[in-house]
Amino acid sequence: MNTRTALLDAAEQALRSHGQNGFSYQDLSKTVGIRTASIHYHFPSKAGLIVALIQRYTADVLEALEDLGRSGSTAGQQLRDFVGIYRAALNDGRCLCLCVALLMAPDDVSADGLAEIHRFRAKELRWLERLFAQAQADGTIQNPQDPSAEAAACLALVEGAQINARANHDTAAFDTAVELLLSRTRG
Amino acid sequence: MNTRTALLDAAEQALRSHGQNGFSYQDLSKTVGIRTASIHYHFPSKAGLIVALIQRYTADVLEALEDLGRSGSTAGQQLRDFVGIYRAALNDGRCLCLCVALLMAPDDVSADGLAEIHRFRAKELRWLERLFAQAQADGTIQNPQDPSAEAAACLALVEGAQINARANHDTAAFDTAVELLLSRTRG
DNA sequence: GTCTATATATAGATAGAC
DNA sequence: GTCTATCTATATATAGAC
Repeated sequence: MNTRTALLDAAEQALRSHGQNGFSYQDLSKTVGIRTASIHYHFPSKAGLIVALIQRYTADVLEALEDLGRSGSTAGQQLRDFVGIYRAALNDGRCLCLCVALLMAPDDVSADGLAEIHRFRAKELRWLERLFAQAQADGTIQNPQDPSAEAAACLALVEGAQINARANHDTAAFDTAVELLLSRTRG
Repeated sequence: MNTRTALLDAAEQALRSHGQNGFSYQDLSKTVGIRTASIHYHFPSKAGLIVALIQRYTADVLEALEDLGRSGSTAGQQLRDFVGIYRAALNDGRCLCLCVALLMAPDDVSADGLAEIHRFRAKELRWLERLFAQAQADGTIQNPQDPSAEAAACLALVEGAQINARANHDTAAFDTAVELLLSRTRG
């Protein structure tokens, strides 16, 4: 196992659980098994580590969404899959989406990091808009409204649902919050 | 002006902007104009300060909701007012609801503080359930579903909308996210 | 690449003078 | 109630040996 990858994995888990200011090189040191000075060899600054983390995470999520878009599934099925991605990210109510976790303290994120996050969220919104436009055509989401309003509401809902779930360390709170949205899907 | 109140005000603003770990007694010292040792006279520990903050904040919000409930307004109007409270709390896209800001790092909140937050959120959900039950009777919210599912979705949505707004330091992002919900209100 | 040792900054908190 | 002075812990980060 690559040390750099192990560090990124440990940092991602810690950041999504405790926020950017909620973990230190000391914590990573214990998890990965090397001294803090050695971590600085791989990632000279914590800000740089976090930018690397954002790049890896957003690339993975965007690839998953592109795969979904190419799957040929109905809009309703893609919406269920999209919600499922955010549900799985919860990790039994302990974690948030990396970008949401970072946006809890936006002033502590480097300018580079923030720019990456904004690019990611803009792409995510465009993906959702395309989804709700498809829904107007295939009819697999009940009572479809303006795609851009639907997309913004959908993203805010799943992010709020994550916060609710982690507040109780309970995935069920997530399910309750998205129940209404999912009940609109047909086929 | 009471020093204790000035400290609470400064701490609330700082916490809602930067999170629990994003402000220090040093910061409060600069804002209020007394030394950090003097702050410890009013609030011996930071954890105690935060519990006091939660108590003041949740009491204020719950009182506002009770006033709304007694106002005799339609369910649609009360929902618009409810969303308006979360919108006003944004403070031009710089702040979150205190409890949401704290739930970003739940492990750093004292057991007392967490208990207060959970009590508050449970009451808020009950208030919303009552609202959506009223909507089924007075018909001022379109297409009403199960009140408890509506309540959970509504709370998650406004909280997610706050995060979206602060990500861009822009209240418009909040408005976009809640547009669909508000468009369901009639009269 | 990883280590020990260390530098530097800042955090929350306490003692005791005024 | 507020101050100066200080304690202790922890943070990010660097220098230089191995």
